[in-house]
Amino acid sequence: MSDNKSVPTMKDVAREAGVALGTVSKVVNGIPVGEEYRLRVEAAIEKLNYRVSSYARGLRSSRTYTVAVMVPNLISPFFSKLVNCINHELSARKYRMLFYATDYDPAQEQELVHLAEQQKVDGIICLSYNPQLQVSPDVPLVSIDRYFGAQIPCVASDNYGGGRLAAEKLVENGCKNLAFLRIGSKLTNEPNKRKDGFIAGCEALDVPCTLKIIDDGTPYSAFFDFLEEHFHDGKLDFDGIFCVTDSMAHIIRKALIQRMGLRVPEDVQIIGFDGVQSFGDLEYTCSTIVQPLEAIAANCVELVLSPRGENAPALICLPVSYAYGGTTKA
Amino acid sequence: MSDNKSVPTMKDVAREAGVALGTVSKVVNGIPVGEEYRLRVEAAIEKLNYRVSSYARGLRSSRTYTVAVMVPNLISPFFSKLVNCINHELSARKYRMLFYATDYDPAQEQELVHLAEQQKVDGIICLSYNPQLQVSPDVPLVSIDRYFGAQIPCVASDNYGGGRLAAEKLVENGCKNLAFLRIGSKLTNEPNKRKDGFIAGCEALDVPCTLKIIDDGTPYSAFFDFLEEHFHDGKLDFDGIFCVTDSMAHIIRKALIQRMGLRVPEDVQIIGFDGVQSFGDLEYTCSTIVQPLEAIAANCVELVLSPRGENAPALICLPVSYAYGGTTKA
DNA sequence: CGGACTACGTGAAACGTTATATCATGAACA
DNA sequence: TGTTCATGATATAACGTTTCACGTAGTCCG
Repeated sequence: MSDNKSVPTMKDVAREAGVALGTVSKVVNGIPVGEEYRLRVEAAIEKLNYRVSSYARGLRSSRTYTVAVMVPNLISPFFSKLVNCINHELSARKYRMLFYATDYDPAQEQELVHLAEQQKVDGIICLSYNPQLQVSPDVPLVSIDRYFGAQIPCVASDNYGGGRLAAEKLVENGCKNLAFLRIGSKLTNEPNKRKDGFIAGCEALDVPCTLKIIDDGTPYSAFFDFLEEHFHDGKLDFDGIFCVTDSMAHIIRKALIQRMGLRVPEDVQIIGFDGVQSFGDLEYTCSTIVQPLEAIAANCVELVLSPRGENAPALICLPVSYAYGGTTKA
Repeated sequence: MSDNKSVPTMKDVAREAGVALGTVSKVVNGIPVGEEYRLRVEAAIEKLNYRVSSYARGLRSSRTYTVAVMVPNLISPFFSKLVNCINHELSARKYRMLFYATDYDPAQEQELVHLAEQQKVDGIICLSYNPQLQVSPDVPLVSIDRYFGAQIPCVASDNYGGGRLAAEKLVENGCKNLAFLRIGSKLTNEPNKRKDGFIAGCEALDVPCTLKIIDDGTPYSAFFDFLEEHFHDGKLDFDGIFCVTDSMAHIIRKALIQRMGLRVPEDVQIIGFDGVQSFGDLEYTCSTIVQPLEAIAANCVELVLSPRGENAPALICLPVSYAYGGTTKA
């Protein structure tokens, strides 16, 4: 084989197969073509080891087989596992993934969305912290965890149901006095509903519930102060705590043990949210409400690649589940 | 502004600025051009909100401002943080990142490398588990943790020094009898040197050292069996264990505590490798030898983007450090 | 048997860049 | 003042696809 060191083009394939350029294009794109022609072209492609140039294709047509994925970072295990799932789903469909980290910066995120739009990606999957994201109607965009309105599909876990489930599990395990701890942006996004669900669960079960919600940027000591206010004579007012995040659950657990000498789960039970596992998915770091990452990823990809304006639901809400992780009695 | 709903092209900018197409191209690419012209073009770009089409550019020229990054997955925190750092470094240089997960599959990895090569990325950064990776000389490739020979630059931590440091730290903390545990592929890659460094450290300090090395795919119970063989009358033969990975350190720690009732670090001290932190970098999961992820990322990007055939060293070895994480006495 | 229709492969145009050859302008020198 | 150069903008030809109007051959039916 005379490897002429240059990457073969469609023209080379056409010459090799003795057919016209357009015919090769059709074969490559799965457009029906005469059996005999198809075989000749396929043989030539094989022989020359031809691969379609995504740049030429992207320039000429509107299909680039590329999807942009934007999350704040890959440090948080929730984000990185989510991106891992999305990547899996995309590559199964022969799509490429252009990755962007936004670092929670709304401006940069907006910039990246505009960039991706003008770069003609086939779609954008975005976990956004920008409340008023400007998007072009030309490029399909799917949002995770933030609902922008009917024109932008949003995929999220059943945060409300998850909050409720947390309350139910704590009460099932014998808790009589619950607390909810949350730190986060003031933005209203889907995860906020965890609180509402938790409150609803507490009310339905007739269990008292105290909330402590602090803004992003506030130091964690605000939580420790809160807990110490409710700590008298070696006893905490609460016997069950729902933390908005596994990461927070871990911090709170540590504080309760180290600062107040409490035992977890004997004295206080804790439930987190996300379903983050450590060490290559070997174990849960705390009892938690698990988000269905594979399902979220699959829905995002499905939505972003299917033509817009369909009868697609604007908000897809996926079921969560409870997982024992040692910080509850069961 | 008459937003004609179509993305503006260089031609539009040229018309708007009253200059020729080539002039716009020069301005965009920073090629010197008359002051007056440059200002007119820049104004037009601003006004039309023009962005260069990476597809057209990629088709025409050899620069695509895109780098492919390949690691096995984004589940392991070591990989995801590494990719996070690489992404940071790339976006600081206005490069885009095409991400591929190889799932430890040599065939898929080879396929992806070929794909990336033919897709004309400007470079490939690859953490490979394929011992005989075929690479084209046309596309710069930088390997992490695996040395393929002088023609492919390799970036890695100082694994040998890290192994040695682990031995020193354990002995410093009073250990008299050490063990080394490793699970991994039979492939020879840089991380293998952790063992050699550890052995060298033990010899230099005149401390006995036992090795237990099992192949990838072997169940962890092989380690538990090994440890129990060395467990007599409630005492373990070793008072210091070096695990090849933080993840393994965590598993071993748990086994020692739960299966043998030993205390860590009072009875046995453990050191891992990688410097993996949990919960958004809040804490180390064990005492560990920390790999300099930012430096690794910076070197990879630097190498992959700088023209080949330079007097670039074939193997870059970056200094590691020790971090206390609770499984040693200090 | 012939006209019209169908089916399908062909070849050229176009996508938005970059690179190169060309051309106009003005400066410098004899 | 005429010739030569240097400077730098302009125009144009690729890059490798997809798309579409076109042409050719085969089919069907009256």
